Amino acid sequence: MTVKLATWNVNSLKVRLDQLTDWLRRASPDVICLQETKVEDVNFPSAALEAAGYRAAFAGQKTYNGVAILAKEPLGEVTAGIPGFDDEQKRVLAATIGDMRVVCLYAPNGQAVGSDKYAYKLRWYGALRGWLAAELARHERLVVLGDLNVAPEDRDVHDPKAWEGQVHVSGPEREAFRALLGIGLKDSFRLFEQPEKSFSWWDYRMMAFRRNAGLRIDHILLSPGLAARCAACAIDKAPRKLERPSDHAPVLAELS
DNA sequence: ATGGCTACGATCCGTAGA
Repeated sequence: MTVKLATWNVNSLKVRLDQLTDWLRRASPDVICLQETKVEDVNFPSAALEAAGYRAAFAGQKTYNGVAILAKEPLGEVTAGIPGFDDEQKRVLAATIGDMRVVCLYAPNGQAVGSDKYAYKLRWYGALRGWLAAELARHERLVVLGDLNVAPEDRDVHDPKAWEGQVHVSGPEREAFRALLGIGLKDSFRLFEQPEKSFSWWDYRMMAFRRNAGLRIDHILLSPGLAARCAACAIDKAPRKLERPSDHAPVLAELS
């Protein structure tokens, strides 16, 4: 019995709802984490997603941020935010689905190295690491999915020289990402041979997608027990080719 | 060339994303 896990920054759930339900029908993930839903909870499209076969937990706000977890099975123990880390921004949502603990993340962008938003990004990562270490101790089967807004290595960057030291690839950001691996999480994408120049985000401008000028910043991290069961991980570029796409592509992992 | 797209909520531009 296989379990399919996915993450997709949809950049407005309202705009992408039809693309999402089409993709759910085609890819049929058991669990999918969404970021940048940009919708208040009162306006969350529960009925349309239920018609597509998915239950949902969500934590949203107007205009910015917003996360949701969709699953074919019931979601329990839903919690929003990082305990002890005061934050108005809706970036973190967790739920128990079957025997798995699922954490959906939308990491801060960071804007520019040295900015207030960059400092907030690193503070957020510090709190995240402490919380996830505790979650790992509590849950043998833990999966962390989301837009982490860090390209962990140079091979995750289309032009490492041009991006050197920039936000998303700077040393402190990469250390923050590596710290998540340091507590025992595995980057499912790197458990397998992958095509060269695999990315999950491409700028809307400058024909970046056509030039494959992208970054790999959307990730699926697995606890050791789940990593041992991981049979595949891939980025699905198909939705990025549609009219009016999200700038991110979905990432999909399969557990045996 | 410091722009270039896109979404949003405000108006007919500013903010933010990455």
